[in-house]
Amino acid sequence: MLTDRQKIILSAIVEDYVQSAEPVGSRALSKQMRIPLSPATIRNEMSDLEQLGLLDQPHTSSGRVPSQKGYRFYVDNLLQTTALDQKTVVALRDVYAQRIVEVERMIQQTSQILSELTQYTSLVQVPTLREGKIKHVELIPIGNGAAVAILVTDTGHVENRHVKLDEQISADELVAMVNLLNSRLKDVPVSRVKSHLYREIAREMSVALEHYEDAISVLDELLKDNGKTDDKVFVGGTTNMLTQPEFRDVEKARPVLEFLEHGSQLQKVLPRFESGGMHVRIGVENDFPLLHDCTVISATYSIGQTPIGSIGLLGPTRMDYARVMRIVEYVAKSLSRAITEAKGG
Amino acid sequence: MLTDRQKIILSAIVEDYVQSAEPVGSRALSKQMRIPLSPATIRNEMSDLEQLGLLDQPHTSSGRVPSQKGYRFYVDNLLQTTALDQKTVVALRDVYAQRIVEVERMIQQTSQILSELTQYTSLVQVPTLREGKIKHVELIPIGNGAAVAILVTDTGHVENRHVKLDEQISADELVAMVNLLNSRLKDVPVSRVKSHLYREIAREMSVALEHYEDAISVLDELLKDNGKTDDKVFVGGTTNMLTQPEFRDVEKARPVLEFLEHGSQLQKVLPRFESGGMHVRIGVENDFPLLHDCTVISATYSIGQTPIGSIGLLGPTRMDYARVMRIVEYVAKSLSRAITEAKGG
DNA sequence: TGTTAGCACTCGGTATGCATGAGTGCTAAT
DNA sequence: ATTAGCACTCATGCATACCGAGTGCTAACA
Repeated sequence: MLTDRQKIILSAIVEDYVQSAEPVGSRALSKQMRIPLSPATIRNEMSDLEQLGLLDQPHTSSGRVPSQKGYRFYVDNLLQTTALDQKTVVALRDVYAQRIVEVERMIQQTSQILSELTQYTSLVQVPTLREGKIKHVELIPIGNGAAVAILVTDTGHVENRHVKLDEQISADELVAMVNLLNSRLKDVPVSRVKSHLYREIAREMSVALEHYEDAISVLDELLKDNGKTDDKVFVGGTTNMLTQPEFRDVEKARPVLEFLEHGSQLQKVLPRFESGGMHVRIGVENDFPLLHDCTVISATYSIGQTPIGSIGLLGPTRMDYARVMRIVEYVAKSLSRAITEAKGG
Repeated sequence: MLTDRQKIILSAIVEDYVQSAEPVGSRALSKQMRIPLSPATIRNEMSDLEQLGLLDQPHTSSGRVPSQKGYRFYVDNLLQTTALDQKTVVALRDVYAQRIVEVERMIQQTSQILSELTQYTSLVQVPTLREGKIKHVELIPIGNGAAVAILVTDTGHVENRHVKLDEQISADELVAMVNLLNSRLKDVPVSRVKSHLYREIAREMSVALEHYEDAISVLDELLKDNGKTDDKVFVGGTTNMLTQPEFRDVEKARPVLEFLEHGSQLQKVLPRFESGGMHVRIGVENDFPLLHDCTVISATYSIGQTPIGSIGLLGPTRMDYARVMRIVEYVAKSLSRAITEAKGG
């Protein structure tokens, strides 16, 4: 365990370094600090903190820098939450005041405001379809043997997919099929559609329709890879990354930006939302080696009491933890409230 | 007018510089060139070319670099189109072989393959809704006085919008309204919907429906800003920008990347597709001062004979014009063919 | 007259040496 | 336990010198 004085010093170093991005030395610290100590004393303490692995020294005779372990300790034990500045609160209130109905739009706005407020890169997971209940199914032929299949959930999500349509299927059969689908699928949670009802519907179809095989293949296509979309993640403010001194060098920044642009693995950057609550992943705590110099701060948002997604911020490990955690938490709460109001708990 | 020798020299300088990104000197040129000339002679010619404004000299006693005017001359007069390498042709054939039905998906793939092939940033305009004909209109209540309005065009585009629904509108009225809309709007080009049919439908509604005012407001909302989506541009390979030596410096790269990320003005980067054909905008020829060190090479693609959108590539003015123009042209042609086949001329 | 060899000159880039200053660790005094 | 003092380290900035790639110019040459 650390002495109180060590804690104060560690806090001071973290907070100073987060601001300046420069190694902090004993002299500067001794002036700035609430408990006045001579530089020499502070040096001794810093030396101890370094041996504990909480500080790093870029080179002999330079100031100290928090190690990842140091940040971890700071976050776990030293952090004191500051009040949100009024400007931030107002900005957020404005965003969620405008009663948006479309969830995607709300998510997108959230992503934008998060990165704007913090000047980091925001990650906002689009809520999965799984919990939505099917409200309507539609199948619209657009000629050339193609059709658009549309799926609407009670969360207002619209999923559309193009399917091939065998020419032999008549318009009547199509209508019958759509009716069947609607009557059987209405209010069924998307997650259950496939496993639970699939065979049942298929059987009914085989009875009711002549070209049921084609019909089934359509259904198949429609439901196939819903998994593809249900982990979509909105990214905002990727270029904010370039304002951070640690990414001043293009060769440092490029891999991370490429990773963000490619986006296929972004879901895995955020912790699974099922766990709920806030998460802070510092440096090597991230699964991707690419992000071993980055921190991800995330929180889950919910409809009512059930968590449905995560929002998060990505930045260098040298991050303004107090402020960002506060904001992420607050935004998650605001988003939850807005979604809950819009969609009902 | 330039002498033949000057042309050869200018060509050689452009082609060398495009590859190496280093100012090219007389010695290197004299070795590499097809017509063997001594460095001294070349120096004289280069001096002349500089006075003509076709070459720049970064500083006294460094090699020459093509000026923007030099690139322009090269593109207009000296460019000799090389055959596409087999790898490129194969890659493209593979992309368009897979008979994609969704236009958006096709566009997105095009954007990706373009940036992959060229290592520049690709811009692909999504074809406007305007030319599509309405195939189906649907209005699906999702509870809480909200509904999802869906619009399907014969190009397979699905537009969905959330609308508020006055509680007073009954289910029957809703059905009546949707039927009315469908019968009146079917096969009408989206561009005409608003101007031509709006009032007419409104009048019919006022007769047929009790709460026609609410109905109209719904219709209003649905059609409101279709303009919002019809100029969407897909961007691919933004991080490729960072591989270019001219953007090695973050402070150079950031403004451009921010511009690309923000994206609200991307439509204006590409020339209006109505003009058809290929366009090359070099440096200051671009409207945005931000892009005054960049070149945009673009071509239009069509359904049948009518152009419907543009594709383009963005890179530094030091660009491999021959290769890129060839690729853009070829991709535009391939995309046109694919879309035409999928949607019919 | 067009071409080329030769030469002086320019200038960016790299290496070197040196002074500066911020910062440390250690020791001895308080 | 704290701190003043001191020797030491190392990044940074600066002046200097040097090298090499490249030029412009002039004079010689075909």
